[in-house]
Amino acid sequence: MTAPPPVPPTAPRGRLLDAALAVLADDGVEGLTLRAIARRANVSHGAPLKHFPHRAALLSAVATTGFRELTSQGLQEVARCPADASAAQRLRACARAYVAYALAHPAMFQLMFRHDLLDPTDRELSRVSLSTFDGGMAARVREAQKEGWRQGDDTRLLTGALWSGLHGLAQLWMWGSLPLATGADDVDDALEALLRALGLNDVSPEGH
Amino acid sequence: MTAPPPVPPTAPRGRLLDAALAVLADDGVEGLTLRAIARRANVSHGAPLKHFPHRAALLSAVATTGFRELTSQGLQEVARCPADASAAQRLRACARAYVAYALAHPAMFQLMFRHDLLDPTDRELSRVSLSTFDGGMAARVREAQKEGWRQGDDTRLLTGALWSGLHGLAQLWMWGSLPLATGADDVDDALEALLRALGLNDVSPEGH
DNA sequence: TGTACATCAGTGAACGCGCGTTCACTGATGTAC
DNA sequence: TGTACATCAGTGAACGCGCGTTCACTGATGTAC
Repeated sequence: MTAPPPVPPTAPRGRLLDAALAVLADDGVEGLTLRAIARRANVSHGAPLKHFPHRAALLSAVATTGFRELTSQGLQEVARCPADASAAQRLRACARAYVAYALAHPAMFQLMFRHDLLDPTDRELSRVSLSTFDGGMAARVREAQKEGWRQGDDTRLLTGALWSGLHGLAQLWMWGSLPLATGADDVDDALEALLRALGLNDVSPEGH
Repeated sequence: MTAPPPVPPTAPRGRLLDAALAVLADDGVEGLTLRAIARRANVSHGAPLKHFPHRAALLSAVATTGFRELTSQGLQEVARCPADASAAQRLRACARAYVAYALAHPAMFQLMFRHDLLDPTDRELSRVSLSTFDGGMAARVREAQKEGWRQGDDTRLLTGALWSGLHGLAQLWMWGSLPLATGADDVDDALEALLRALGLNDVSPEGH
């Protein structure tokens, strides 16, 4: 019931977003200026403002892309689980995908949570970032709970706890704090420790 | 055995740091420019560079203060526990202090982890930030383990898992993502959910 | 007690930079009649 | 088929800004002899 996209995929707006993604990957959040994006897109430096009212709007569109990728990467990893995988195993796959995405796209991950750079009135960004939480993660938590993991706990709060752990893990790992502090040289070790601490490896594969 | 401070506490360096703390609290990380700090300290805008070789050095000194405050607030909260408190209760107090500090000093907390703004060669900053981890937190985790909490788990990895959870919780709460996603309107609810998920409320007060 | 020098803390002008944004304007394309 | 107008995408010059940093210089304080 939503309006179909009235513009072709190679519309200038899309080309600007592609350019922004390239700049972000190459030069990080600090390099993501309107002028750098315009240079990358081979247009004059004023051109981006014909398609986005201000810088924050463009960066918000980029961040929206990030949340979409993050969600879909989570869903893909879950779908890749064997058919007889337990709900806990699926949740673990989703959790791993979250961290993997952050480490694979560190600059994007930073941007996605740099609220000072984003447009707080961007409805689409709010919608998509929220759906990463309760579309991608909360549903899997609920399934794992049906299977016996922390049954009785409030699902949303439990999802928030897991999300916090994954988010902090990704951030601290990227910053080098965790490798330094824990002595771990592989992020999977740290992630396994987190999931184990949450009791997420103790659930037997066969249901309740 | 370390050299005693050779400068009085009201030395210009200290006055600049105080000014920086005030600017940070008022205007956030983005407002923390050398010129703003100089204005706050009532000196000319070039003066700070007489005491810090560059901006990153000054911001690193500010962040170092933050880590010191964070550690000492954690220790204080632990010390405030009743004498017969269990190790798990002490750890919970430490955890609560971590989150409380972040929420009480959001701009400082952001700065402390904005590695792009800090001086990576600042030894004191590295030292103090690391000691927040393994002085403040790991010791308490180890005690709780002796009492039965997740006995046998690697202490440093377990501490890292807890730290990740607290860090992510603080960040996501400050950004408004967690209240929105979980529906919680009090950060203590989210924190309790995290500690419970980590099994940190199930340890009986009387030892092993 | 006096002299010479060094260090400390700070001044204020200047440099050069990249930034977001504005503005008047240009062609090209689309649409109405 | 032709005409008039509107919209779209982009140009390029310009504005004004605050920034980090440099530089030559100034007093005041400290130290050596």
